[in-house]
Amino acid sequence: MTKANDNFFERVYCIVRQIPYGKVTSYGAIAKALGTARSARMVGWAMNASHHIEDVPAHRVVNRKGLLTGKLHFDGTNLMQQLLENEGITVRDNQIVDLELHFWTPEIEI
DNA sequence: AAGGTGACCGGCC
DNA sequence: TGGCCGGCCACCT
Repeated sequence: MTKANDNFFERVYCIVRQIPYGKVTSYGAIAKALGTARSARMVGWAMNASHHIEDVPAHRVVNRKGLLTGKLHFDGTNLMQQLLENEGITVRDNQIVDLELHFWTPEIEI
């Protein structure tokens, strides 16, 4: 919150906010779109900070396996899954079914 | 300034 | 698919 620390984060938020309804993406895809394909971990870190952001649908961001890794970071237990299912995405055991079917590549829009 | 950490990814078995 | 290991980059203390 100092001043320019949002630079990288905002970049991630910008991508995530562009995720269309009923679509999901992976950390790696976002990192790649940012140009730092190997900093997928950073994307996750940015998402961690996204908790206090409003327009960041972090529930649409999963790892490349389609696993809802960050669901524990959400409100409690199944909130993330509920949100995804609410958007027409089939989720089973914290994992997205037909990931490629709902997958969305940010670099395409960017 | 240095070390530790992380909602990851890719490769290998 | 799942588990283990190494790498990678930015943030935090």
